[in-house]
Amino acid sequence: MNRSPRVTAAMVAERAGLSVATVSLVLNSKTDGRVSAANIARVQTAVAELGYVVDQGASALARGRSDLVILIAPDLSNPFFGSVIRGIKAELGSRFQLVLSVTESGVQPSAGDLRRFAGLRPAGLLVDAPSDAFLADLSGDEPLVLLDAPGLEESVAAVNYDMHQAIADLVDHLAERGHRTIAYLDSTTGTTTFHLRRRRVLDRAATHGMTVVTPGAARSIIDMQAAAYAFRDAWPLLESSGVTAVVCATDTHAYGVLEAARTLGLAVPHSLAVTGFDDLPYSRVTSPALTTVRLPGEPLGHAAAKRLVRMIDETEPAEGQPNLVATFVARESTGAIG
Amino acid sequence: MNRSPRVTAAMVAERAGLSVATVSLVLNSKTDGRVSAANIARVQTAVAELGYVVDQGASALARGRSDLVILIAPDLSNPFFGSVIRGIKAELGSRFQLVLSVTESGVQPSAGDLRRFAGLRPAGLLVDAPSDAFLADLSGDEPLVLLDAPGLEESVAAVNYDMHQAIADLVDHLAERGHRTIAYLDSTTGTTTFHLRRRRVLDRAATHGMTVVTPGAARSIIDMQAAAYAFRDAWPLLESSGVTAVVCATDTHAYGVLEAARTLGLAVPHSLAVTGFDDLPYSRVTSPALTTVRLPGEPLGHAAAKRLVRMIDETEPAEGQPNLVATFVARESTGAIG
DNA sequence: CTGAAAGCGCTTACAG
DNA sequence: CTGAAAGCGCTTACAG
Repeated sequence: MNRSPRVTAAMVAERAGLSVATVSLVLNSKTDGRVSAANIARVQTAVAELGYVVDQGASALARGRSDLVILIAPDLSNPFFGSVIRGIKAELGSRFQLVLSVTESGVQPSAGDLRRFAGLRPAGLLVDAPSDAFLADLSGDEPLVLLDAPGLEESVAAVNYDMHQAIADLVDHLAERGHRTIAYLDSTTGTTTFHLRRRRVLDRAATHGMTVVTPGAARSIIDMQAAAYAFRDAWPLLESSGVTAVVCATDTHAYGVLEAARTLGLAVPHSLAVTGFDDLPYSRVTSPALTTVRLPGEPLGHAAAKRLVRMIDETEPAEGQPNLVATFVARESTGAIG
Repeated sequence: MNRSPRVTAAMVAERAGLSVATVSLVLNSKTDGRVSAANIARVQTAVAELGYVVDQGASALARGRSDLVILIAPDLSNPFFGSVIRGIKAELGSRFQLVLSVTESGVQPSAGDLRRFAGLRPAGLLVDAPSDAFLADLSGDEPLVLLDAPGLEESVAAVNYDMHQAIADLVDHLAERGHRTIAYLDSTTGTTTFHLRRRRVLDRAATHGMTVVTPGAARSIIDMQAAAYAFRDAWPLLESSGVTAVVCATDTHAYGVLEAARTLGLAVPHSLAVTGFDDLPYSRVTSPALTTVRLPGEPLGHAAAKRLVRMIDETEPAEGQPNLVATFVARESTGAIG
């Protein structure tokens, strides 16, 4: 609007003919039996007229905590987070301000980033798919909820997916279609959720007597291009091992495989079946449409935020809620009808 | 780590046997000719030993500004922003902390969100593809740079794309392939960049004597599902008008059209050609691969952040840099060789 | 119901 | 080169 001096609570107070204490009370809705209706209105008018905005830094300083909730995720521009964030925001409402920490795809924030966030005195932290190392860095004492961090539920509050059945369905589906030797394209994020996905696929494949090839080269960050390169480089080995299907740690990895397969002249699904995890919207329009495990993002965000708010309010009950259920989705990339 | 009382600069000072003033100087690298080498080391040791983190709120309060740079975009989970953000971070370095404002896909932040951000006393604001209404709400006096906001360069610093040639190429490409009647699927974001895209397409089509059908129904937010519905609903009208190609405002819209076309039993590109804008990585693996206009994200982020930092430092030269060039990319969705 | 005042943890002239 | 002190703009007991 203008370069006029910043408007402060003192200016609002003066205009309303009241004290800054009263202004603060009104702005924080702590007026019950403490501020008269007439004065509440007076403050509100002055606030509107002056376009007053409370200084978050000063507020956090006085209060000891800001109203920031920080979401840390290794892959924020993954559209999966669109839904997660929607769930979080719906739950957080206007009481907290959601802010995202940004890192390269598939890279965990550095300890330096974390210090900085700690300096913001956040009301709470939401961390998606953390690695063990990352969690060790996370030394703050603010309320913390992990998303999709299986295996860490004992030490930290977490909201996870139950992927047991979905992964069994996925592997069974491949077995039924005659695949005897499959590859697993892993994510390099070092995240427990990826350890679990891989573990479960291997275990289920074993029950069918299938061979799972997992060469060191067959892994990448969560990025199409990187996954495409990783797959292309690993393909000679995979091919000579007799691999006829690739299970990928995420849909994004699978897209990379689809692209590489095209380059290599491999027909999907006839020469190679491909599957992912996530069920991003794009998976319905890839060539061919992608068989995957659907991880519902919005409920995850919802549940995590709800749990976090409870912790902030210290009304957290003893146990958390049950895991969210992942589901298997068969499409053309494994020869299913699209 | 522990629930011990927060460590403050005073504690660091005590441990180092120095004053808080000196501690502050060291932490802000303002030691030149002001702090002895020995004392710098002393402070650094104490900081490390105590795990001290400066309180951003207090710092911002004392300084009048935080070191937060806020990126506001209507569609953050669009993978396009992965690259934009990479460019921004590279340019911002460790001096500023990048933070993202989150909104629903295609929805501009509310005035309320903005007030809250203003309360954070950001060092600067980066706003992607704003609507006019949104800009009017943006009343703060902090340095501001717009990304992809054609037509607003006169009043506000902006970094834009030059899409002139790319759009001409796109329309010419359709004309060469015999399309005489095409549809335009717009975004409802109310953003100047979308006005421009549409305008340019219409103008170029006119030079070929092509008809462009733009029914009110043929628009949606930047979301596959929403675009699919919008297209499906508009199709009867488009079909009866003789439309053989759809130009979409974004790749995401185009994916929705691909999905709807599949549902409607329309073969792409034989019965319907489809194009987008962005050239997201997914566009290489859609069915069929998508003809589009490539908007390079990383350079955009780079240029915008660079400009913002100059403004913050008040070293901004009179003129901005030239626009970034968008390029046309022909693929199978318009019958080009993929 | 209301306000004066202390205190949150920094940064920055300022005096030495 | 160093430190004491003012001040940033809030919130919250506390006294009335």
